[in-house]
Amino acid sequence: MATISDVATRAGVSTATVSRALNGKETVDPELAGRVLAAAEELGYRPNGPARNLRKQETAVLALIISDVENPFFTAIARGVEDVAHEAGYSLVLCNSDDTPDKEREYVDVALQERVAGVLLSPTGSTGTAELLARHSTPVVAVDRPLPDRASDTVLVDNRLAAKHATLHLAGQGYGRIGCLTGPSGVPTADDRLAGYRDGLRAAKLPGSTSLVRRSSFKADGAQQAAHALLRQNDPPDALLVGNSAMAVGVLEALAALKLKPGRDVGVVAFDDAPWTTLLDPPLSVVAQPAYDIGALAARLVLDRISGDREETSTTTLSAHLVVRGSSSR
Amino acid sequence: MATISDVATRAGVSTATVSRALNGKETVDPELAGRVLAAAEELGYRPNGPARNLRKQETAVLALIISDVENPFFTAIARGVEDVAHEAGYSLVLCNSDDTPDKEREYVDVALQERVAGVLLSPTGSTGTAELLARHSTPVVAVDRPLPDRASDTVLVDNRLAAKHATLHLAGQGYGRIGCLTGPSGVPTADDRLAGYRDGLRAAKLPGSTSLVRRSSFKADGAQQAAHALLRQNDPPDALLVGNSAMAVGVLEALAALKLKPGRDVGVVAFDDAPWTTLLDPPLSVVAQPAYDIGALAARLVLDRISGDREETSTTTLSAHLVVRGSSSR
DNA sequence: CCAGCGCGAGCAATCGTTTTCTCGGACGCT
DNA sequence: AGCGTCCGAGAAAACGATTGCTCGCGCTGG
Repeated sequence: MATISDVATRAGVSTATVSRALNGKETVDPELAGRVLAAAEELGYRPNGPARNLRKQETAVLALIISDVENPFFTAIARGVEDVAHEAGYSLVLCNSDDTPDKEREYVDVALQERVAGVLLSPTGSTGTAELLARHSTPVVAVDRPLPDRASDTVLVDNRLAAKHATLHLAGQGYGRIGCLTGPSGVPTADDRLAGYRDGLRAAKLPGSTSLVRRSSFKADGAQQAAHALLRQNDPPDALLVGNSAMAVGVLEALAALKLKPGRDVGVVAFDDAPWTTLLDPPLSVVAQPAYDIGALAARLVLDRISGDREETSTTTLSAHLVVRGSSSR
Repeated sequence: MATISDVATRAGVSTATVSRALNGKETVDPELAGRVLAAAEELGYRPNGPARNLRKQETAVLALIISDVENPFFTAIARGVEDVAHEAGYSLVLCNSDDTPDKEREYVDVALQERVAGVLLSPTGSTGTAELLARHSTPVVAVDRPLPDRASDTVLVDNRLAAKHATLHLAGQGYGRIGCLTGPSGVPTADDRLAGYRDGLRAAKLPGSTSLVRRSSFKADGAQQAAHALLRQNDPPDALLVGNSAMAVGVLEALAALKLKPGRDVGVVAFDDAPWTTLLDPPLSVVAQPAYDIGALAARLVLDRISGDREETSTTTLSAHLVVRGSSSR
């Protein structure tokens, strides 16, 4: 593959001039620049990225470490990040941590090795990785969940408030025993949604009970089992606040299996809007999160920090909004 | 950030020895190796990726260029690729081409610049990019769609056959005017599905008609309009073969708006299985594609080619299978 | 007319690794 | 004991770009 000195030879100039010409520096004679451009074109020259990165001590690459791209919420974030990154001439490397600290740690390690310009991280909650990044002074933005020590820019959704609103809404619709199905303990989003749910119960003057709360993975099958158990117990809930859209699938399957109809028999509100929620009968009420915007904003933050524009760390909390549909009213 | 010579100094050896020790070469005294490891640990040393890549003239990075990660089919592919890549110690850079030749071209350019080890490409169909990659002899695997000149490894789904089966199935259920909603002309998957549909009509001895076929983008809203038009015309179809799951959402919305019930009034089969299809009433019949496997296989192919294990180009066609549910029987 | 200045281009250093080559020492064999 | 061999470690040369510094040339102003 052609190198810069091949181009230099062919254009009859030095490599320094080739470099300057191709990088659009003003200090090069237009005629020479023309020769250089032509030579580069003829040879199909592409500058060697690693060499350039080594010399410039910087790369135009961001790392995005999320739990799973197959989760539509994270997919939308990824898309938002990628759009902004690409716009700014950056590339994006994708990492699925599966919410395991080990994989997260591993990916942070390669990000560090490759000297990526910045990291967008949806942290598992393990403390080591944040410290690792700080030690190498790589810009980080926490996405969807805060870093344990809170020492970074952060883009969050107000899960707690949204969960409270959703719970109040269910209460307002006349559901008196509202249950909650959320994600694993320790995952901040899961805990926040649970806390918001409790806020809502309190505000609605409804009694809470641990028997109305279940945790499972943020997946369909775990949620299905949990919902099944919840609904078959004595004094079952008459409404459910569900942690995300994958879990909603499981919950709705459980309801169907028990011949319970959403809305009429059991009120349902789930986190995450999805295109298919309107197709159901009744359509599913949801808490819509601005996932794409989260990604886009996070990318902008990390780019700003890379260019050194900002100093103090910021925390931005975007709000989710409740979309009321048929599954939460009788 | 600590460099290899910092480690060398601290361990009291040369950089060559540090390099050998850290890369697990046999020819280094265990005692020295121990000192090196300790020094590296104490300094929090991470080898400089760009420098190493420059010297070794290779990177452990794959590029995945697809039309859109927000499309669940491609999301699953991405996940398959990432899992296999990560397993092999490779990173993945994600590129959304939006099916535009310009963006595709642009991403191929950065892939070339960064000297990625291999490219996984779901081609838009423009001829320039394949040639570009060939010229720089970067391994490529075409995913989901063939490259125009067919000169690369390719992993496909037998869309045509699957579409034929689906059409025959609808015919067998007694639908006599089967329509087809597929993607833009020129996109091979869209064209193949249309061809398979025609095969199916022929095999079922049903008359075809251009008035039964519509094309739209592979998105929900385009499909909704197309479906609406199709169903409001004279002699509307009594069944529809739909190009992917996003389009299915649009189609089902159109049906609902027209008060037509899937299955009973209009038979529906859509490409792409999705977790929510079973929640509908009636549940949606689909053609399930092994998306994750496509990605995983493609990644393995490109890794093999990188390591030089294989010579001749191969084309693998995976088969999709029809999942019959309520929306295609009355 | 000459000194000085500015501008444009080339020389060469540099980024941090890996790897080839070389060299010295130790060991074994005769 | 002397010579050859082998092994392990260091010196130094890459890899391919960017960039500070220098140098030559032409022009301008004193």
